[in-house]
Amino acid sequence: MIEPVKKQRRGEETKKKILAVALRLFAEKGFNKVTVDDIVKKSATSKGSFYQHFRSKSDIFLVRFTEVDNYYLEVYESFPENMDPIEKLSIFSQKLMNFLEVEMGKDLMKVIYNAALESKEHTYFLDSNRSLFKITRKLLEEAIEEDKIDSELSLDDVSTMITQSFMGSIYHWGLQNTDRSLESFSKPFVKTLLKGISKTT
Amino acid sequence: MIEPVKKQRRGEETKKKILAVALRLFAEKGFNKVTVDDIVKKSATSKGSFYQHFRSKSDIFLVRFTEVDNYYLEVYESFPENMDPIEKLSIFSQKLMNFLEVEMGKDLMKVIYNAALESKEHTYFLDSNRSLFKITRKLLEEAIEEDKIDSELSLDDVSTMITQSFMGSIYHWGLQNTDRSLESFSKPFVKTLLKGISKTT
DNA sequence: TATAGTATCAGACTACAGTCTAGTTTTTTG
DNA sequence: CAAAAAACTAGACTGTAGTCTGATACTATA
Repeated sequence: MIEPVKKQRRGEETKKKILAVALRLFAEKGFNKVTVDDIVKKSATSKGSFYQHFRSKSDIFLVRFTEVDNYYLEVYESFPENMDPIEKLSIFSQKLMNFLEVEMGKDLMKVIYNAALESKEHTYFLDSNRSLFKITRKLLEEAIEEDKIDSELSLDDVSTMITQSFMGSIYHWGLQNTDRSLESFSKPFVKTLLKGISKTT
Repeated sequence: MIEPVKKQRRGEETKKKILAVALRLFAEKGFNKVTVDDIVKKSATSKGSFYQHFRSKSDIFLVRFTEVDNYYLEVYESFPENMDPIEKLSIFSQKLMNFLEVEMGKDLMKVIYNAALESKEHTYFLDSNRSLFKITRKLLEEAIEEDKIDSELSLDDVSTMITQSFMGSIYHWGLQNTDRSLESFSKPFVKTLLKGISKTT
């Protein structure tokens, strides 16, 4: 055989086809208005293929959520060395929330928050939370090193609080039927929390 | 007719019967393991009756959640006049979280959080949140009156933050597969938030 | 190239929430 | 009290996510 690269499996093509059609349909009609049957019909595949490549209907939607991880890191690495870690945290949160709102959208976020609560196992959400967790911990470690954090609080405590404040803002925003932005929910919240965390001088 | 009271409608009996059986089954096997068919079979009623009296499967489960409202008020009214409103808030949160964990349980809370995110309309959750909202606002108004709150923050801001911190703690706890208590999630969080909210003297 | 093993695929089938319709019982009204 | 209206009930039916089974295509190996 001349071609050295293993011939791509049929499956990869099918998977891509399903994904493309599904994402288009979700964008057009919204997650709940699209059925798996629609997807396999429009992509000329079958249920068998669908569930060969994806664990569930929401799983396929969650694929988009993998982009978040990259974004986390990107933001993290963009900070100048000497920036105040508390400020880094604050900016990090705002960029994050903005990204989730603008790039992901409320519909996706709601599906993700639902799926995470329902599934016993792995979801991209929990994975990426782990990555988010790592970054906030790093930033917090810096802050502790510079003695900026109330010494009554452990790293775990603080890091958990940050996570919770993100979840709280997002969940609350997801409940809302208005156009009020996610950032407007999270900004004062995170700011106040960071103030509470900081060493009182 | 001698009896002055209107004869109770058949329906009331059926409703009670369904409710009793359903709650028992939920307690025995957990919400997701019980089907509506199970419930109507065990209660010797029918789908028609079930949906005549309840809007959905989760709706029936949510009935239990109405107790929360009473508890909110009870706690609120139990505070002595002259207590520091910030302390009231702190105690209120802890009692609330404890109640949700012990009396409602994680399973119910997860269903509620899911249902709220999915439904476009009314749920007991949103209703009772409104009531929770009122109480936290009252407590915050007291605090503002006594000039205990950072004057940069509006009543709305602060009240929203409190709500979000509850939601964040509960959601995060719901995600957890460990036995870690809800109170252990919310306590440091609320404490820190209240510190951030308070006027720095 | 024949054979065995594995990945992929089609679509019938299952499980279950929720809807619909037709019939029954109870209440109201004239 | 009879007729009409309303409340209630049974269970067949629908919609849809997800499972299962048995083909089919591809790959590796001899």
